[in-house]
Amino acid sequence: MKLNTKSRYAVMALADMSKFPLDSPVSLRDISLRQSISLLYLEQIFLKLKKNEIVKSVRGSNGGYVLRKDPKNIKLSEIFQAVDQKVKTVGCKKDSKKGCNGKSAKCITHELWDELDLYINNFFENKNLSDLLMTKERRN
Amino acid sequence: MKLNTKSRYAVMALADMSKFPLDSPVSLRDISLRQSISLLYLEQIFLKLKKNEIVKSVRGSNGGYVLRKDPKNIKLSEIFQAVDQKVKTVGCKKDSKKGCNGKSAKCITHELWDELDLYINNFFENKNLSDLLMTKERRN
DNA sequence: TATATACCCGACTAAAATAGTCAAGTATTA
DNA sequence: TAATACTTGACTATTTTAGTCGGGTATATA
Ligand code: FES
Ligand code: FES
Repeated sequence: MKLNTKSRYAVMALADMSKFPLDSPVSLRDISLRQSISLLYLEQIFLKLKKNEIVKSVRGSNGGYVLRKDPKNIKLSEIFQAVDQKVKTVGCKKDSKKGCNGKSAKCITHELWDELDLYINNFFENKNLSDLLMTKERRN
Repeated sequence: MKLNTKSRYAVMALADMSKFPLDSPVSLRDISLRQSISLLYLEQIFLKLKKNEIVKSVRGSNGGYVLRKDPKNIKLSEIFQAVDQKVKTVGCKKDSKKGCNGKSAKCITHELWDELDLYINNFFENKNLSDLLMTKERRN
């Protein structure tokens, strides 16, 4: 049950962006420095965030990325989906007739994992970027 | 966000056992056949379940494994712990002063993942083996 | 008591996933 | 025109996963 770094960094980077004026572009170089994330890796991540319309890019000098929505309207579930972090705790196909072990029927635990997936997705559905900032501010 | 097969099979196998009289030993061979799980792999898994006192073993002919408790008193969290499936979505140490990125402080998202871990653990704390059987029976 | 059954245990390995890096761009602004 | 910063696909080392293998030991029953 681990999160991959891609989704972790995606949330981290977007949370970082949220702390700055939302209309002026933030460069990946700055995020990289502030959050200690490889610039080259960030580029890869932001390409996906851009394709999924979470950010838009501003090229050229003084360019960077800009959030397309207010942080409180960006749910973590969107971010995860954008970077292909699926909450799918088992590999068996939803519609396939075959179960996880190659047998014909769904296995004895199938419903349990379905329920778990829903449960976890629910967490990400109910969290947005600004939630993140608030908990941080409360402490500082 | 995937579950490893070890924990998945562990739950599967124990659920299988729960369907039979709780005092007579169930052999891994039978579980292997019924649930289509490699026997050799099951042995590895049950060694851990035994060490963690979830099952006890009965050696020799007609031997097998026996649940040490009533299925409704075996929480999924115990099973997961036994097979080292930790719900620890990020790698940063709880007590360490260093954050996930090698910096000195906890990162901007640390609290979020802590909360997620608690949330998921809660699911496993509140599910036991007999819950699993019931949902299955309702359908058949 | 022989034999089959079934647990015991450490070591090993192929394959897949992860976490990046690299090279070679293009667009924009100062 | 120089510098900044996004764009894109391919490549790779490392780690993790999902098992297998070999050689045991204990017990029941024929
Ligand atoms: S059939 Fe879906 S988890 Fe086993
Ligand atoms: S410091 Fe713990 S997740 Fe980053």
